[in-house]
Amino acid sequence: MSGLATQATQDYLKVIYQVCEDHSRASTGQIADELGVTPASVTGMLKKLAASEPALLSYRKHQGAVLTPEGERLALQIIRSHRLLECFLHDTLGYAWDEVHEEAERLEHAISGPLGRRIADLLQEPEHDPHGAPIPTRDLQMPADCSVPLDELTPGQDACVKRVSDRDPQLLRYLAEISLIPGTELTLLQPLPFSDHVRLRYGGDNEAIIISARVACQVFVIPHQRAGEAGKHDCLIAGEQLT
Amino acid sequence: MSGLATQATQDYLKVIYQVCEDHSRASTGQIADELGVTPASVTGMLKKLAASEPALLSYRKHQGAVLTPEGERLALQIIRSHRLLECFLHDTLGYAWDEVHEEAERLEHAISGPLGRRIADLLQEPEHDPHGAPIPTRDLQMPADCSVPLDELTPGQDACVKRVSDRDPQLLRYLAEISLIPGTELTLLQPLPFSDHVRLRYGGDNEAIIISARVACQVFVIPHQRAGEAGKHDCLIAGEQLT
DNA sequence: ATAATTTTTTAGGTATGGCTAAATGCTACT
DNA sequence: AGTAGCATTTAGCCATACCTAAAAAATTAT
Repeated sequence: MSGLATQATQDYLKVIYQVCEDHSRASTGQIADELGVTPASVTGMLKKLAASEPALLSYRKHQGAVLTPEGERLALQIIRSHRLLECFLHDTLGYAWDEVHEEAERLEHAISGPLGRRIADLLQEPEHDPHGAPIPTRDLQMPADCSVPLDELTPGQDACVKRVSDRDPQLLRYLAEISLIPGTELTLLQPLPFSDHVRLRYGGDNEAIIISARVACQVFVIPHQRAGEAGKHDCLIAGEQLT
Repeated sequence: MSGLATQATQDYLKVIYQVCEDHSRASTGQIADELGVTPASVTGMLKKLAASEPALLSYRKHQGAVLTPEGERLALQIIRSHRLLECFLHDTLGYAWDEVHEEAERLEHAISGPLGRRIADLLQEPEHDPHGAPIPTRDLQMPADCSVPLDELTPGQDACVKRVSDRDPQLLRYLAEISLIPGTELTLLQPLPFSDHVRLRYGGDNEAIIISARVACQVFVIPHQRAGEAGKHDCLIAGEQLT
């Protein structure tokens, strides 16, 4: 009742989990986009996953899907496998951080529970993948992530890069080049007038760096609390759910 | 024209290659047994693989299949991946030699060419998997294997264990227990009368050890040439083919 | 409120790769 | 040479998971 699940099922659960982290329900269209299939295919699959025993998600017509606790458990297993594999490929096999995602995407469906555990042991239970995304714990709790997109920071505010999106290898190479990587301390400068670009200062040299909004919204930071200011973004517990 | 191939296709090519190592053609029934599917399914699949472009095997009704050079290339890729993974799981992740086969069986379909190469680099291009089976080289040549089943040795003959079958974890645990592992030097003693068991002497102590024929035929050894005796088993080049 | 637009669902099809049952072809024996 | 027994193939079917095109529902704009 818990070991199996086709690769397609695993892929659906994974993206539904991730979509639900932002919007509380995952719509047919969003899932279709993420998986690169047509919305019609998604409708069919959602029905199947909702009707399976035990149900992996709950689905109501025209209102998308939410995972059941069982579905979420499976989703977290895949996500843990994926992120552990990314760490492993990066740390042990010397993969660049823009190469790990694609490879892990295929391997995540093939590794067994014991193999996942051995990898985690070897790496001493890492907490983040190479892009800074939190790794669900051994007992499948998703650590809280209180980061916000860089472009939502208030000008003048200091922050620390927590994680970056791992989807686009080109973006990752660019970010590595400009050293905008997890752990980087930065300050958001005043915006350019008539521009959707963002100005930052960070690193050893005192240069201001300008990045496009398309990039900025893929970089997630933890704002530093400023004295006397109520936290605009209090650390909300994300991805928690009662089981 | 060479990257893809479904998992089922890969499984078929792999077992056809292995069956053809012994018998020059692989029969429908043998393939079905190895894959755990019905002969009817095999017939259907062989037709498909023979009709594909490029053809991966040649198939004639009632006469089974042989791989084409292209099919053999793919088979050797999978076998190389499988055996590299076994080494990796064993050497780097501390798997026992009876655990590696099953895990590698799933992973072999998921790893990319580059990942295979990185693993081979990390392990410094190993020549044998943990059970002693030869690993196809980087350019997909299968190294010659001139070993013979232990039970085909002439009584009194000395030999060195080359490899053991990796199929049965229980057998592997047993062999590890009695230290009948690749590299072991041994002498075949006179057979027991009225018995299909085999008597051996090896290891530090001078004890004779008795193993059943069922075990003996799964252990492959390289006989030592005895002075004045023409080699009964000359080293034949196995698995070679012009491309 | 109604119309236009977008999203989602339904209906009907395709390709893979399995299965069973029945028919056919091979092989070995008398 | 005929036939029994085994291996193989054919025929017809099932499940998964995808697709397209058309219908229906929801959302947005007028």
